[in-house]
Amino acid sequence: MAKTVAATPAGRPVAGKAGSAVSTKTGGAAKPSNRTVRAAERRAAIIAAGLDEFTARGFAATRLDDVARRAGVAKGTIYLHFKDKEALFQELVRTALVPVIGNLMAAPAAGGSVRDVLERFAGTFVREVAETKRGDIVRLIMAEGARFPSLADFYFREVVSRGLAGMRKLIEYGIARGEIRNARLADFPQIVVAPAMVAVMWQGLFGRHAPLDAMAMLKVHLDLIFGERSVS
Amino acid sequence: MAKTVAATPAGRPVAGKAGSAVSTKTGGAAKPSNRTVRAAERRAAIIAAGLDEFTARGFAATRLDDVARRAGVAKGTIYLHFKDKEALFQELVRTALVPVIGNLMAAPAAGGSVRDVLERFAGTFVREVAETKRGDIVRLIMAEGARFPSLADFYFREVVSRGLAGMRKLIEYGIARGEIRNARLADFPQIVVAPAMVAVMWQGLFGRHAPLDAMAMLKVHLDLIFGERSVS
Amino acid sequence: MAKTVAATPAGRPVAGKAGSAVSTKTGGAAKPSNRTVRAAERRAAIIAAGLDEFTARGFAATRLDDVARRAGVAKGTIYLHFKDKEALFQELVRTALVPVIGNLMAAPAAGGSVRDVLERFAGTFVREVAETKRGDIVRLIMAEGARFPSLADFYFREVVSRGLAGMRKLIEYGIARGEIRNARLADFPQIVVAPAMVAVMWQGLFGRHAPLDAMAMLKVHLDLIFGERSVS
Amino acid sequence: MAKTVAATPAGRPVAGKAGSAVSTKTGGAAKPSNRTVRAAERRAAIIAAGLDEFTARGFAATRLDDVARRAGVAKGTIYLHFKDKEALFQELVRTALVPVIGNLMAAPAAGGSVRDVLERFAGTFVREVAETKRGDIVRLIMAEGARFPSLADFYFREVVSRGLAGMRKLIEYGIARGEIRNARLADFPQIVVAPAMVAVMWQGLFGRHAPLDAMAMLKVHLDLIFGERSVS
DNA sequence: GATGAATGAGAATTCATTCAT
DNA sequence: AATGAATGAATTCTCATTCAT
Repeated sequence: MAKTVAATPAGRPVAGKAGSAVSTKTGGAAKPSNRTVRAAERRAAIIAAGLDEFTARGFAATRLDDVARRAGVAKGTIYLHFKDKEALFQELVRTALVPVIGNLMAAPAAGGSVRDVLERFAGTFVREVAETKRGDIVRLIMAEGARFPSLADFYFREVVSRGLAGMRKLIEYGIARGEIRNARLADFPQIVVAPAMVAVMWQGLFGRHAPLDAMAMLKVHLDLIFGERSVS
Repeated sequence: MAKTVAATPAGRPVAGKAGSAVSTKTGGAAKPSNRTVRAAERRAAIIAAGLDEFTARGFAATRLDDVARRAGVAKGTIYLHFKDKEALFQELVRTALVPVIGNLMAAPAAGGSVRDVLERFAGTFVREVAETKRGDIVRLIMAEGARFPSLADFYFREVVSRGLAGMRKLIEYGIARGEIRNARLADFPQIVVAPAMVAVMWQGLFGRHAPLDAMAMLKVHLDLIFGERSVS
Repeated sequence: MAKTVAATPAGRPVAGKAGSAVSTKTGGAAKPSNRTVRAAERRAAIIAAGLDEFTARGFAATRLDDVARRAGVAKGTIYLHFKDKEALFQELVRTALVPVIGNLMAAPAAGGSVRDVLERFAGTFVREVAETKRGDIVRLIMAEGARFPSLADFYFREVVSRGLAGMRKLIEYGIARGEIRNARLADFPQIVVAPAMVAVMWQGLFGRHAPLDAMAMLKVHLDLIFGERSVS
Repeated sequence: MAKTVAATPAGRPVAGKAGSAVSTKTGGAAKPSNRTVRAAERRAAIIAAGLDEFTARGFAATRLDDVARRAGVAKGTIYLHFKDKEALFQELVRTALVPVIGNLMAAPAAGGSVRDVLERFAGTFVREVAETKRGDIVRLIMAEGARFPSLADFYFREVVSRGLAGMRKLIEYGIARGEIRNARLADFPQIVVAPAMVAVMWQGLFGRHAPLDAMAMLKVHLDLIFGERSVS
């Protein structure tokens, strides 16, 4: 699974507290006070730290003490930003989901054949989700969703149902274009996504011992749907 | 204060399900003593109760107090049978996995076309796993596997790798018979299983609000693999 | 920390509960198992310790840690007997009130003139309440009653209204006998009790610096009600 | 006692700062600067808010956060005026006590018979103390006095001993005039005050469920002391 | 073997107090 | 002077584990 350490994924402030342009009373345009900025940074640091901890240990086993330490803030500070552990957890997952949603919506934009779209989509997914920390979020939802119905609902509403709806449209278009033969596939867009989901779970559970070439798998799966490509 | 009850309401059967008289160490042909039988029953009751609790709440959030109450034994009794909470959890999952493995191995036994085998397999899976408590076990492993590497390993070794190996053979046989066109499918037997896995997760997370006709989905998926059936 | 010590304040009978003849599996006569007895003792110790702490610091400022230490039990043990701090507090006060009620009911039993009855009552009150720990309970209720309506209600129901009803009867009897001239006194039995209450509060607040001869005061008050005695 | 007033002394915007140029320390007969006035207002607001909160919840359970909110100032501002929570509490009670003392001293001033003086006094007490927020202060001292010896001392010195001294003089005067027969009453002026104290406690504890006609009670009590009036 | 009372380390949460802005 | 975000000590409550009966 890797954990990826604590690290600062691309300029994340984490325990920042330090530098960030100090400018005390710059006149001019809208200026969130330094304090406001700091507070926002702290909040972000808490969320980032929480994400690491929650994905690593699950909700119940995560200690806010550890989250605070990792975020570089005092325990009490967490409660300045979040009502309690559960509120932190839920806001965290929702926040973390936004980029996933963004990605999902962006990918199909480009034109070309449906197969091309899906292949590009698979590539993006493998690169940006399955092999990164974002995959942890998906796994986290899988793991805790049953215990947090409101979270599962949110995930369903914002990610799953939208994603499947988009996928269905794509499938219908593929059927109309004659790319996809089996018309019933439109009833179960889950089928198209299933191997991707399995890839995510696989990386989390068995990746260490039995790495999986997710991209290759997804291509074979697309061959199943569209028929084999003449040139691989 | 009173505390509720605790007491053992007359041999509560609980989730009985386990093989009752297992006789732990009786040598020879001697029938198990009363004591031994009792002990085995208790152990089984604890395992059954634990399964319910762990699948409902996850490892960390499960209280041994609740497990004991549900099993109709005293809290201390659990420690007579299991070293600690984690040992209970791991043995539990392993025990619960055995019938799943059994089922998996049994299904393909029967002959016929590969498609028939897989269809029968899908039916069994939906009926016996996805829609029953056994699905909870799979979800439990998905949820806690990352926190219990040895469990994930066990699951991989006993279920996943064996299952996939069997599936691969089946695929190869299907390819040899000409039922399956795409030869590369044998490299990724996960693809065949993926929709079934997704179905299990779906039931656990969204089943309540958005039920999924798992069997129908699996059939469409088989159509993808084998080509559509003339008669639906 | 002040206050007395820990130890079992002189064979206090405390929270019965024990006796109740449960007999676990003993044939013959009822004999609470050692364990049951121990548990009851512990419960009693917690109540006694809690009483000391709560009267010394008030509800909010009392630490359960201190109660546990004083009772000679572990923190967790308190929660074996009481749901939470508030439950302990309320049960405690109720338990502590029982002997007060007992005393109140017992005193008037003896015959003689109403004045004699009241004088005896005053003596008992001063000796057994005002100058002992029982006075602390009354003060505790005065102090916390506003924050614990259910407690004030209980106190009103069990002590105040009963006590005043008894007092009223006594007054009416005194009026009938011609001992008491002012018939309206029966409308406000509180008047008879007021100096006793003041004495209790006085001891708690100013007793250290300005001791009050409560008995002498109560006698003067009785003179007011009954007319001065020829012989003091 | 819920939120009630909230005080918010109009000038909520706070930010003061504005009148920057206003000389800070103009010598001579200069009227208090804006700043000084503001500060005094703030201090008063904090005291008023604190009084509400402390009487409603007691010392330990009162949160300075709530006091600040109710006073319309920031939490830190409290520390500009008071060393800490306890200092606020003590100054608060002392401040609140002043009018009570004033009243007490003023009432007996008017002439007439001692009975008239006391009756007028009773009226004032019931109207101005027992039935108003001032009664809360008395109750607060009863409740917290044991935990704040210096407060109890202050209360004793400033209110109780003075009040009782005045009462004693009045009693002696009544004895000299022949209005009061029992000469020993002068030894225990507490007796005269006792029902008034009981009335205050009663309102706080049982007033809601069992209202007490305090004035009527006090009159009956005066009848006890002075003999019944021919005309009621 | 069974029991369940007792333990105490551990975790969440609160809130008086401080201090940079 | 005023603010309010940040702190962290203190407190309540939980629960895995032990052990005398």
